[in-house]
Order: sequence, then C-alpha cells, then structure tokens
Amino acid sequence: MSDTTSELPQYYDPHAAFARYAPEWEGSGVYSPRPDAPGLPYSIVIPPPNVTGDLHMGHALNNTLQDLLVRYKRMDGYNAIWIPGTDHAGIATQWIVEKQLRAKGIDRRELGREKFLERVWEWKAHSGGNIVRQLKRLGVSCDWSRERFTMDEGCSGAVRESFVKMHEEGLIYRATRLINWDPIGLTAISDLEVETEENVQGELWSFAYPLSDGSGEIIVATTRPETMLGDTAIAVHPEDPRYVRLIGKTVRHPLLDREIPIVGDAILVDPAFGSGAVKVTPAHDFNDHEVGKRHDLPLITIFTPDAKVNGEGGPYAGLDRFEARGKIKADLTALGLFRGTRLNVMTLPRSQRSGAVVEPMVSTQWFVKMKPLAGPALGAVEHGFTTFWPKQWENTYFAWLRDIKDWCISRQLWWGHRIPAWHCAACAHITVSRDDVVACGSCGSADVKQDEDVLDTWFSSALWPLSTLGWPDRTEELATWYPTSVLVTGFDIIFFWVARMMMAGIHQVGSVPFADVYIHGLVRDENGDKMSKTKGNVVDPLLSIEKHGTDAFRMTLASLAGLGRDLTWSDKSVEVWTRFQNKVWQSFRFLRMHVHELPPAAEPGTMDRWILARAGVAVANVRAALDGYRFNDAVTELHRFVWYELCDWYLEFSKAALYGEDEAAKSAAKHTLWTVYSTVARLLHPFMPFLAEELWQNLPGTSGSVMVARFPRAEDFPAADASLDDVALLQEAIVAVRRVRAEKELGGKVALQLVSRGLGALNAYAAVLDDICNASVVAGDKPDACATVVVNGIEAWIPLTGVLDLDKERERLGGHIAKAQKSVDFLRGLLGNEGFVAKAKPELLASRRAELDGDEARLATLHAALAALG
RNA sequence: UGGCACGUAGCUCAGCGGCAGAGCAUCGCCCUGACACGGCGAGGGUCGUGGGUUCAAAUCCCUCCGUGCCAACCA
Repeated sequence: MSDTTSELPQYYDPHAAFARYAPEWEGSGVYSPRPDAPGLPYSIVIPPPNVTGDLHMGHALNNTLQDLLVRYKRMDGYNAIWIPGTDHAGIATQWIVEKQLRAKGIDRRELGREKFLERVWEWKAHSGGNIVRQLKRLGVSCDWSRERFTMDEGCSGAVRESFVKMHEEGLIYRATRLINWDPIGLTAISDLEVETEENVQGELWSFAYPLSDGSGEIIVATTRPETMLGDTAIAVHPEDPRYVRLIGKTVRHPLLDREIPIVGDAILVDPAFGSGAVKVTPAHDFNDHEVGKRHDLPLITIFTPDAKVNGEGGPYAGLDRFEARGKIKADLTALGLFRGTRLNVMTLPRSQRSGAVVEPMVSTQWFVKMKPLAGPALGAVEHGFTTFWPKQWENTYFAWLRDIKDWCISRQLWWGHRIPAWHCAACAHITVSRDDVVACGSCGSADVKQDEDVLDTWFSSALWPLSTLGWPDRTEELATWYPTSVLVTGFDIIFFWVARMMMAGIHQVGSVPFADVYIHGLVRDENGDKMSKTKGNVVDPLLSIEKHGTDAFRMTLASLAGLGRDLTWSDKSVEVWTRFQNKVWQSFRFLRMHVHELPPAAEPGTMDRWILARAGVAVANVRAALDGYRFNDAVTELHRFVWYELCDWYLEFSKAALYGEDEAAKSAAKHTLWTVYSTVARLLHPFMPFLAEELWQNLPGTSGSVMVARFPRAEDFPAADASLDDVALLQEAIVAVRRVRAEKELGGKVALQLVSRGLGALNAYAAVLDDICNASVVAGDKPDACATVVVNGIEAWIPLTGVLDLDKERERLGGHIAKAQKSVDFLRGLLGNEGFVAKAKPELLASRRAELDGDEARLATLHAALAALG
C-alpha cells in the first residue's frame, strides 16, 4: 500500500531504448556465432540490397521478417546466424556513376576502363554503406563480422570457380545468336531484363512488295517499317491457296535492289491474319529468326549498336531507327507501294534499366545452358526438399523452369565480374581459366587478352548462399549453415534470383540452398496503390521510424504480413501498435508498483492459475504462427493475450489480492505477475526488441539480455483444468453486471447485488467482484423490480428498486427474446433433421443438444423476466 | 491468349464444411489509485453473381461479373 509510484518513466521512449541497446547488442558478439556453437543450425542469408540503394518499405518488410525469425530461433536455442551483405548491381550502379560523370561533362570512354572503375569503387565506398546504416535502424541482428559484397574477393572467387567449372562441363558456352540489345545501355540483356510496356498505341502499316517477274505484288503489314531494310524473305502459309503458286518465286526489294524469296512457313504464318503474308527480318525479330533458321535465310543486321541504320541500309545509313521509319514510309508511298494503315494496340519491349526500346540483334555472347540445370531444381521442389510459403508460388517457379531458355550472361559493361576468358590474337583460341592467363592454352602465344565483358549481376547473386558461407572452400560455416533455413524475399525475383540460386546450389554442391522460401507481398500505400517515386506516394521507412519508433514500426509490418497477400500500409495501422506499446508499458508500471524484487514462488490462486494457463496457450499460438510464417497471426495473438486477457482481466483480478489483506494471495499474485511479464518480454522480443529489453532490464531478478533468454514454451505453463471454469463464471457475472449498469445508465458508484439461488460458487470471489464491478452476490429469490440476467445458464436478478425504467427494460428483453428464439428455432430445425441426426459426428450432435437445452432454458428465463415486469 | 491470386461489417483484413470474427471507424456512459496512447457497454454483414454437391456451404465444385499480378503474343 505504501508504494504508489513505480520509478519508471511515465512513457516508454523507443528512441532512447534503441540508442542504448542497439550498440550494446551489436558489441556483444551474440550476432556472430561460431559454427561449432551448441544448438541446431539455423541460418538466413540476406537478399543483398543494391549498393546504390536507399532503404524502402520493401527492404523494411523483408528485413524485419528475417530479423524476427532469427531472433526467435536464437532465443529458442538454435545456433542462429543471419549473414548480411550488399550487391554490386552491375548495370544500375554503372548507370549512376556514368550519370554523375556526365553531369561533370565527362564521358566514361574518355576516362577509360581503369579510371572509370576507380570512380565506381570510390562511389561505392562513399555511399555503399548507406543502406547498411539504414538497415541498422530496423534493429536487425545481422552478423556484421561476416558482412559480404558480391564483388569482394570471396564472391569473385566463387564466380570464377563456378564459371570455369560450368564451362568445362559444357554448361557455359559462347555463341552468336539473336539476343536482346539495349541501344542506350549498349549491352546485351537477358530475357528477364526485358519489360513489356502494355497498351502502346501503334500503327500497323501495309505496303506491297512487287513480284520480281512483274506478275503482281504481295502485301505485307508491319509495326516497324524500317526493318524492311533487313528483310530476307516473305513468308506465306504453305497451304494458302492465294499464295501457294508464289512459293519459290521472288519479290524485288523496292529500296535496296535485292531479290527476296517467298517461302512457305506454317509455323509463323496465320493465313487469317492481315494479308496472310509476312515480311521476314531474321536479324531483328525472334520469330523471324526462327523462320530464317528453318529456311536457311541470310541474316542482315541493319543497325549499329546505338540503333542507327548501318551500311546495309544504303541511302538510309546513319539515320536513327525511328527517323528511318518515317523516311522509308514516305519513300514507299512515293513509289506507290503504300497499301493502308490502321491503329494497332501493341506492347513494346523495353530495357528494365535504361528504358530503351529493346532491339533484337545478332551478337556473340556467353550463355548458360539452362535445361540440364532446371530439371534438378524443379525436382527438388516437387520432392519437397525446398518448400515455398505460400505454396502457390511453386506453380510460378515450375512454369518458368519448364519453359526455360538459355541465359545470356555477358554484358558489355565495365562494372561487374570480368569474364575469365582470354582471347588469343595469334590463333583466336579462347582460354577459360581459374587463374589469370598469360599464354594461350592452345598455341602458347603470350598475345592474349581478357574478354572485355562482365557477367550479369545475377550470376554472382545466384551463388550468394554459397559464397557468403565460404564456397568454393570447404569451410566450417558451409558445413554448418548450408543449406540455409529460409530465404525471405519478394515474388518479383523468383525467376531472377530464387530459381537461379536453386540451380546453382544443386549443381555446385548437390543440395538445395534453403529449406523454405517465404515469399512476402508488396507494401502498398493506404489506397492499395503501388508505392512509386513518380506517384509521390512513397512512405519513407526511416521517417516512420523517427516518428513512431522501431518497435511499433516493426510490429506494424509484422501485423500486415500474412501468407500470400500484399500489404496495405497506413499511418493509422502504426498507431495501433504505438498504443499497444503504451499499454504494455503502463501495465508493466503497474507490476513495478507492486513487485520490487524477485518474488518468491507461491501457491497460485485460481486467478493466477487462470492467467498462467492462458499464457501457455498464447505461447503455443505464437510459436505455431511463427513456425508457419503467419506473422500477422502471431501479432494478433500477442495483442489479444496482453490486452484482453492480461490487462483487461488478470490485472483487474489481481488488484483484490494486491490491495487486500491476505498475504498468501498477495505474494501469489506478485509471483504470477512476475512470471507473466517475464513471458511477455520474451515473447515480444522478436517483434519489439527494444521494448522487450526495457521490460526485461526492469524486471527484478533477470540477468543478461532478453535476446539470449529462453523463448517460452507451452510446457512451462499449467494446463487449464475444471477449477478454472469458475473464472469464466465470474467473467460472465461481471459482464452481466456491467451491462445492466451501462443499459440502465447507472454510474459506477451504485452498489449492485446479484441475487440468485445458483451462483454460490461466486462467493469465493466476493472481493474480486466487489473490486471490479462494485457488486455482491446474495442468495435469494427474485425481487420485485429487477433486471434479469443469465449467468452460465443460471437465472439471476439485479434489484433495481427506484432506478428501473420499465419501457426500456421491456424493449431490451424483447430483443434478447428474438435472438434466443432464432437460435432455438435453428437448433430445433437442425436436430429435427433426420439426415443431420443420422450423419453428424456424435460429439457435435451432443454439443448441439446441450446448446439447445441451454438456449431453451434461456428463452424461458427471458420470457419470465418480461412477464415479471408486468 | 494462358496461368495464379483476390472479391467477407464504412475501411484494412482473419476465418476456408458445422448458428459470421478482429483492428480501425461509429454510437452511448465513465478522467475508477497501470494506462484518456485509457475503461465499460452497444450497433453494424442474406460472406461479388447464379447454379450444383451435402443433413449442413463464406468455406467444396461449376458459370458469370469485377480487381490485381505473372507469363506469352499475330506480323
């Protein structure tokens, strides 16, 4: 009674807690376990953010969830590690530095490769740590001592090993093929880096090719008239009666004075579409390229790397492809060959990075043969070695792997892993080697030069789970933590990254890189729109953390992260968790008012056993949710337990003991409070680590950090037994009294009585009942003017002499009667249904019968109550 | 064109075979000694449409409508 203050600040300050604990934790070494540390291994490797990047909501979500899992498993006794790192992001980074130089009037080519790369490294050193600093504001528990970069020595070694090995195996080869070319970035790109712009308003432009023998013409249509400079055939359907007799003849190219054969091709040509004749440009169109191969047509490349017409274009040479289009249309029209035009909605392939309209070009590049790699990667998921959460993403994964095409991995860039191949000037032999080559592997000439190209960024990303753990060396880390436990990532890089890691892992070391793949959704704005800089609806996670603190911010993300759905972010949703944070804090202050030292164990009372049993259920539910990656369910469970069971009920129950005279009850309540808050702090730690630590540090008798305390287990708590039914009875009685109080608009000051013959069990809790709702239990018969309540099926009355409003009371009872009648009707119908009675499970049938009995009794009681009002 | 999701209270979502749930918002009453960042109580939905299976459907199957994503694409 003497202590009414708690010495704790009135409000929790998340920023102060962060400032205090984050550096302490990082310096503790807990994040950097040794491979031989005790516990089953648990490992996550971070999806490495680009060095060019700023932390956005996607990163915040992604890393919060990883941290949550690692903190949970670490507390749960696993040898848990989370390896961080960043990605060099080839094209993206080169692009940024080039732009910076251009702003200063410098072209990278003037600078030369060496000097340019120095600039990129400088830039990386200067701003590359930015993302890491930002990540730390999330409170992440990464092992920074093992931080990696995709172009560090280890990763570079892994890349070289992998490339050379796969080349030796014939899985990497060099070939001249039609590839996607980015005319602004001036590099080849992979199929995946081509994005299609939808619903572009285009024009389908028709013109005529005159037959060489002067006997007529063939009309073709195109959305790209300029490509006719590279036409080497006209294709028609071999069974099209209009054209059959023309197959084998030629047409005359009207602008370049060249004869072009007419071929029959059933695959390309749909006779029902347009004129039924198609111009064929094998060097600049993927479908046409296949036709070219089938009919052995020449390939005429008509563009320079920056997509201007080259020497093959005769008078059009030097024109940009779009300028050439206009001029060619004009010239064909002047020649009288124009045959009409119509609007055409189409899609336009664009380079993911530069936005340039992609130009298919014939080019010599390096490729990975994918079919042999895809099969095992497919099988691994089919057989459950790796599981996707949610499972439906496996379909996406399967579909892509089943229809996979070879991967063009060479890029005409400077920033990236240089291809380990040396070209001999003397004999043209290409030597691929793990070590730098000084003499040609074929003729021995010293006149060798390393391939100018670098590898696609994703080539090194594919090796990330291996390289971060030390591969190709056989490290202890690799032995302990590979395969990793889970990959947490977004659906947008299932092809780019997840599938390729699967293939690389299986191929290089014979096992999958992760047991689980958790795919989270996209963080959208409060209207459900995608966040984008151009739309200006981007929420800056750092600002949000500044405003609400790390704990509430993380809790919000977790609360939104379920299985298989995008997340709708709003500031309102953060407020729920700042309020929750406050609730936890205020209730903890209550504990501190009463608990000043570690309370000795004491025989728990009914209320104590009740909350301990409820805590056990909460622990089980939180664990089950986390184990199934249902972060939202875990959060809901914590909220439900802490707010509704602990604060709303137990804390109120405990007051009777804490403020009462019974010393045994008092110490039992103190011990229970201590136990429950010790549990809450530990349950909360993965979600709200700083708040949890603040609780832990201020909980008497604890030592060390909560992050290495044992995660609670359901077995730590007593199971509920029949004696706890009293608590439900008491709760029902309290709610009944409160309802009457609210409905009758009686203030809290008026003491009420609960009169009945059957609620004697409540006498044991008279103090609590009095404390919580200013009511007492009296054995007796129905008074004259009263409200009738039903507690646990037992009729009781609350005398209302002097305050009863008869009309209001009749109305209220009428409502309840209608509801009860509906329920009774339903159950009677159900139980009168022979099919149900015959086929329903016996337990269900019994419980339904019991329900009907209860409801019928309740209905009768209500009718009686109504009658009692006169 | 194909594939995959999704459509449940005003809003955001959970439930996925046994009388519709949560948070926020709304409406009352309360500054009661942890908390007004609070307490107590209440109202609110024929679960997108139409059919089918079942004793029983928000839940399983089919149709359609709407929304979103992914993949392919007719010159």
